[in-house]
Amino acid sequence: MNSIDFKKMLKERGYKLTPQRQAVLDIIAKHDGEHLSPEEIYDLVKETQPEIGLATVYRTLLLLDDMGLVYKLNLDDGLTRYELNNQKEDHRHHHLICMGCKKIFEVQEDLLDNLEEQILRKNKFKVVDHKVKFYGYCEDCSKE
Amino acid sequence: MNSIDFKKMLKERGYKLTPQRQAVLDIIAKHDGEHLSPEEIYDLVKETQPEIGLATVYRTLLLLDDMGLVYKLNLDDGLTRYELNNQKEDHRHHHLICMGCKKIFEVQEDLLDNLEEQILRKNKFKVVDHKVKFYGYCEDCSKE
DNA sequence: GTCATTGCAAACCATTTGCATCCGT
DNA sequence: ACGGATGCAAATGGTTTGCAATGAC
Repeated sequence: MNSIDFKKMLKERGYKLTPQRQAVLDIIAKHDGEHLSPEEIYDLVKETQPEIGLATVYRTLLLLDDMGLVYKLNLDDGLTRYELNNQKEDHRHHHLICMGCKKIFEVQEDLLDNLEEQILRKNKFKVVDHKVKFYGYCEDCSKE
Repeated sequence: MNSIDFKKMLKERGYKLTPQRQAVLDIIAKHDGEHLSPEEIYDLVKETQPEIGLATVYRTLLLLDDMGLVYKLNLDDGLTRYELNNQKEDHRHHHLICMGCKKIFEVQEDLLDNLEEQILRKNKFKVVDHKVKFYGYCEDCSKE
């Protein structure tokens, strides 16, 4: 996402492009594949924008989530975490949480289409998104 | 779950059966199908145990979750919610969150077995549980 | 009697909010 | 210049914790 598109998207919604908003988005984009907490994002943004406030980070994350640029995660560690909402993926990827070492893995497959069709047929409920977490044991932790 | 079994399960883990613990479990069992918050459970338990403290409710919920008697939910309303972990179901049911009216619906189907097998094969990750939420629009809200 | 459990109040901590100032447009 | 955005500090609110008293076994 370059600044031009971002600015346009913001403008459509009546928002302004500020250095703080750009910086937060940049950091999340730069750390694609990671799951950053607001505090971590704050610390990273401060490296280039030392004067930014934590509240602004929170407000920006809310905005980015609303705009669908960012995806909010709850990985059961007591913090909210965010990752870039990568438009290139056909479907959302899922997270595997290892109950042994607590590491997070990702699965690119998203085979919930059948299930979502069934839900539409049987429950007359039109699914537009889902959040899925799998709990279990990774290869290393399975061996013990 | 009757008191005898509950007491036995607690004993196995070195815990004692107290009236507070029994009361919390009873309330959750009595409200099977609902999604109660700690505060709501506290209020309901207080009807029969007026002296109970909220901290005890929290501690008991942690315990019941550990023991697998209760299932912790996050339905995106800012509160943690709990429901009875019904042993009678073959699989866990899933929740549908209507983005229109915010109502919660349930699907009994749990067709994630294929997916979990694939995850085991491709990622060598042994799934033992999952949490799934579907977001969309219920029948009424789809009409608009 | 012993040791886990409880109730209370205080502490915690992530997140939100009020408000004066600042700044993008 | 206008109105949205920011930074700061204070407030919020769910959850956890310390501790003395209580109660299950």
